[in-house]
Amino acid sequence: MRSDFLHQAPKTGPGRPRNRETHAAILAAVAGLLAEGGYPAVSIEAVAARAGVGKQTIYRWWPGKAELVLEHMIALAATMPAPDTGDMIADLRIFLRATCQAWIVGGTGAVVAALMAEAQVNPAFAQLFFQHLIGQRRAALREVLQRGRGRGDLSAGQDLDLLLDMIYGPMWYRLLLGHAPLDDGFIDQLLAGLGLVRKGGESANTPTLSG
Amino acid sequence: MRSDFLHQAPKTGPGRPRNRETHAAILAAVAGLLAEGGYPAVSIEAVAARAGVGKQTIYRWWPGKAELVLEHMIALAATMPAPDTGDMIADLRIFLRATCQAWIVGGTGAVVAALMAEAQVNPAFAQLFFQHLIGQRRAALREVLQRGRGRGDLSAGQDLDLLLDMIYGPMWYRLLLGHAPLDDGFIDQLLAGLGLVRKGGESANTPTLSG
Amino acid sequence: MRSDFLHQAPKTGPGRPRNRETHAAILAAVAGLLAEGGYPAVSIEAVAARAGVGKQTIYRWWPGKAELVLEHMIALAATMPAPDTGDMIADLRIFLRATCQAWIVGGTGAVVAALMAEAQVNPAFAQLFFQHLIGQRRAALREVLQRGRGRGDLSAGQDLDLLLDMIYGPMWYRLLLGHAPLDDGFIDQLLAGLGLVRKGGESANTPTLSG
Amino acid sequence: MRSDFLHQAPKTGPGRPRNRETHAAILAAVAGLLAEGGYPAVSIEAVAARAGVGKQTIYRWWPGKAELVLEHMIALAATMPAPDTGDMIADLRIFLRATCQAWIVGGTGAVVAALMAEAQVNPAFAQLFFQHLIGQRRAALREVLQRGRGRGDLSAGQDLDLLLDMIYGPMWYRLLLGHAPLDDGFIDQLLAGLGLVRKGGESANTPTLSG
DNA sequence: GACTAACCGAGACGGTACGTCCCGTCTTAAG
DNA sequence: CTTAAGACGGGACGTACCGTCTCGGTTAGTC
Repeated sequence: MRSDFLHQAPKTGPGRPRNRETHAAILAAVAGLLAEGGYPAVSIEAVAARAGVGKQTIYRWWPGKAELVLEHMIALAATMPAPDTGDMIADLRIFLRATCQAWIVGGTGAVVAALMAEAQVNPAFAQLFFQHLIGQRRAALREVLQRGRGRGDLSAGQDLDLLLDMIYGPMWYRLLLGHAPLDDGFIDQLLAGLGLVRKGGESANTPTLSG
Repeated sequence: MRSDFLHQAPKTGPGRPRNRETHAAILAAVAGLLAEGGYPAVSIEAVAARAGVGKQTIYRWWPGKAELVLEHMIALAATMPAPDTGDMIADLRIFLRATCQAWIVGGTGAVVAALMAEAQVNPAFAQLFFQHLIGQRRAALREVLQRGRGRGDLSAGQDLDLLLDMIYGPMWYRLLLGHAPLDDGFIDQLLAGLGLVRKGGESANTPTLSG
Repeated sequence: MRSDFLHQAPKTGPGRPRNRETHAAILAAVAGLLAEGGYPAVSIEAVAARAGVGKQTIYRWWPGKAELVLEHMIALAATMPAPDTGDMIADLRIFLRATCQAWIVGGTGAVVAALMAEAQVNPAFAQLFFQHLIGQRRAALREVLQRGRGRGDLSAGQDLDLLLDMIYGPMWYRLLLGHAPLDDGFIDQLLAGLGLVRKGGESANTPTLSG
Repeated sequence: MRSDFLHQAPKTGPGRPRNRETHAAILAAVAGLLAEGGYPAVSIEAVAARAGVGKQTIYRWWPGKAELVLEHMIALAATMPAPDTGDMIADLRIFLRATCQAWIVGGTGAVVAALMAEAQVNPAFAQLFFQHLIGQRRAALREVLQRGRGRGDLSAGQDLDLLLDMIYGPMWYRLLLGHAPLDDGFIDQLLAGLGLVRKGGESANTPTLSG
């Protein structure tokens, strides 16, 4: 019944049907609070007050504030386009640069980091977070890689899941630590370090044993 | 005055000197609470009660519960040995496997993840966390790499900071997500993916462009 | 339309007629909840859930939970017989002992006390409570007294309303305080204290000025 | 530790001592809310807000709002003087008239009625209510009667507890029902009905068997 | 040896948010 | 048009911790 972003059947039986406007008002309040004070500014009480809604109405549909924010982030993530230029390397550049842009410029980085934190402590939420947000991003990136493999841009034996970890891993690491930039140069260095460079190109930074 | 793990001068003037046993009791209480209920079980009130200590005594020395836990983790991390076998690849394997062991088997993974979360939201703490815990681990790993570079196991032009990100990144990513194991095989795959294999070895999973 | 125990006209117009079984189910639910947890256990939501009825159905016929409980108590009170032995003192004894029995043994005392409380705060309910429950009991007792006066057991000038207060007052007082028993002996003492003893009897406890 | 009106020792051990002003502010807030909206206007949240106090501070010292109001009423009741004119009948008149005055004119009647209600439902509170408020009033009235008995105004065999019930009972009954006035005339009728009239006086309303 | 300063336990305090209960109103589909 | 179901805005509950603030009572150094 709960967790609206699971697209559960919109109810069919008797009883007053769910008010879609209320639902929208709640998510709008979440968006506003995130914009103003980030994740820590989001509290069920603040959302209820800002949305002009009873707290119970929120608890009826979401288990807690993490899921509330998650639904908002899922909606945002769904707007990110998946590039398909015919060139895997180019697609990767576009895709990953857009991700970093959203994190740093769009300000979503701090929010997903906070959700990641919540997931460490709340197993039920971790399930939803990984499945619906992380999983969605991984699937999108995997599609780019898979398309590349189909065109022969990637060796057939390549373990895609490992590769996903080796791409997203350093990106998340920099997001969380903030010790180094998440800019276009970083993406290029990252891809180069993984050997993902255009045919015939040079990858000076590729780590190799000497000689 | 604050943040005991910064090794501030132990004070000389008049007045009752600091009680070292009290300090130890507080950290012991933190350890106990972490063991029983993880990071969320740690609260200043719970620590004070368990240590038989006034809350003010805690606030006198630490800004909050995150720093309290951080000091405990720093003490743990300090016990991890830095291998030096003369073979960089072997050293890396030993070092990284030990790290994963501590996270997964030792149960510290969830705690550092929670600290990482706290750092997202608390800039003052982030400073300490990155400098004293993350920084210490990065320095240790960098030393292994640097030693390798000195012996010619690594090309001179290699950007060590980038390499650190590309090693620690995927490890942290798996720690936080828990979607795939952090075992010995993963470490080998990771190093292979970065081209960090013994001279003459095969790295079947290295991503390369076809042909 | 409201307050079913007011015997309002049972409706004649078009539309689905009122369901008598629903009405009974609601009162049965009230009775069950009273038995299990007393007055505080009765809530509109609990009654609706237990009766398998919509809350609106309850609100359509009763203004609130107090009236709901009141109707239940009225039904109970209606079963109490009015004695008529030909001897006023005997009638009083029978009547008042039965009242105390219902309160203490029957467990209705706590409920009427709670209704009395509700009446202090809710004037609309007070009106109904006094008229239909208190009033009914007063009328029954007054009839006993009046019959006695008709037979000459009571002086013609006696103020019956005052007498009612002086009989019911101490009884309610003991019910509410619970500091002393509401047993047969108390009834005898009470009547004796009011001079209501059989002709020629002794009333040792009658308070009189000395001499 | 709790229930301040029990005059518990004001704490001796270590720790910040209780703030008397806070205590006074809370009771003042209770008084204000009672004056403005009666017992139903008193809620822990409202008291805390009006007194500028945390809710926990209230719960630290009182179990709930009933005890809070009780303490206020005890303070009020303590101000009622006990008459001692040398004439028991006169004393009774003064005492009981003052009681009714406080109830009706002073507006305390509704409050004590509400407390009586709470006591029906909350045994722990009932204990306190009966002991500290009801008990105090009964003791005061008993003293008047006892003094009278000492002077011979009352027969030695009179059961004082019964007499207290027969005086307070009708008064409370009228307070709670509100069906008849609680005025000076009522007090006179009541005392007359109990045979408590001045030597040589007439008590027309004394119920007696005819003849 | 008295003074002084800081430490320490205990715990009161104002405050924020939690998650729950129930209120009385409303809005639907089914009968 | 009634009914069961149940969503909704709202108010209050009692709890958990937060970080600050007194207290009384140590426990050193310095004068």
